Amino acid sequence: MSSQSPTAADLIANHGGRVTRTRVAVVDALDASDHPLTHDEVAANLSEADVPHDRVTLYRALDWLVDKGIAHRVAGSDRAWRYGIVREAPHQHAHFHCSRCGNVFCLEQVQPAFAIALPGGYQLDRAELILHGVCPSCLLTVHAEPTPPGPR
Amino acid sequence: MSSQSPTAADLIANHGGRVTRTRVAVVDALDASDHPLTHDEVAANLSEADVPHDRVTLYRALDWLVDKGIAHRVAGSDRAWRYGIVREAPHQHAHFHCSRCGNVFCLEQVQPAFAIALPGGYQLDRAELILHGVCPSCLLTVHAEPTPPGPR
DNA sequence: TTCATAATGCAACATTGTAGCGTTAACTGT
DNA sequence: ACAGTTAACGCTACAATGTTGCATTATGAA
Ligand SMILES: [Mn+2]
Ligand SMILES: [Mn+2]
Ligand SMILES: [Zn+2]
Ligand SMILES: [Zn+2]
Repeated sequence: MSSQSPTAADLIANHGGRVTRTRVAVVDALDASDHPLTHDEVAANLSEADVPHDRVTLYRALDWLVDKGIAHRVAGSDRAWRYGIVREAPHQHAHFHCSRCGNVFCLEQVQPAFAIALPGGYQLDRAELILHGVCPSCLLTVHAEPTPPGPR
Repeated sequence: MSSQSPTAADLIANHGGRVTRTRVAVVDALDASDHPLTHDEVAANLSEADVPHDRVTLYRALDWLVDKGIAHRVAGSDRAWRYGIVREAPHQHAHFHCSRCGNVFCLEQVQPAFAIALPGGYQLDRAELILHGVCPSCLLTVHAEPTPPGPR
């Protein structure tokens, strides 16, 4: 779907995977979204595009994409993972959780690259920074509607 | 159980709640632990102390404690909440997730108080900093046992 | 002691995700 | 173009974590 960036099929094939209906549709769905989607949101997306799919297959497709580094996974505060296309080499940035619409946004500008003074004895692998608040689009409607689209 | 700090019963009563068997036992369990516990771990703790309890009541007791600010809740990467006693006024510090034993530790020394440059349009309420790695006690046994106690 | 109701205990249900396993279809090699 | 291999699918069952409804209990107050 993207112009000069590799197609979904190429992305999948280049990682040694078989190009299947569900995988292609998932990559396209994640790529078209400006924020990471839950399994359920991806499923709804596929249904809307009339792509037949199975719940479990969808879980496995998402897992595979994450495993290959094509997508990344962010924990939501509603204990549902969000999946997003990896747009920068090493996916390392903060995430913003909107408490109003429940959406998660990648803040590629905000990198948790500060020196962390660990108490000692701890071996640090990775830092995860999650910002909670209200997203721009919710701020615009915060005075109008009481509970816009999303869950929670 | 603590000496000069308020007893569990007092803590509960002072927040306008009824002092019940389960609530007292939960507060004691959380207070005795050096790290936040899952619902399941608290349940095991109560069982060990021969405190009869119900699964749902336990969930409700934990929710109530969080609501009153007596306990705080940390999201685990295994999508099970961890509950810990609030030991400092406003609970605001980083948490360490051990990828080996699965335990979560409160790092009261590490406060995410850096100025975050948000992309604009976002309204920040709260920053959550989660550090992933191996905890001190796991580091000691990392060469001996393959998979010590905890889950995941 | 009595009373109002907060809190409990139980059963049923919801959500998110996994495991097993027979079947299908995507690629490979000819 | 065809056949064979096997990755991936699709289905059913199951697991883990948490929630909802409602009748019953027992806490704290009068
Ligand atoms: Mn991201
Ligand atoms: Mn903490
Ligand atoms: Zn929002
Ligand atoms: Zn550990």
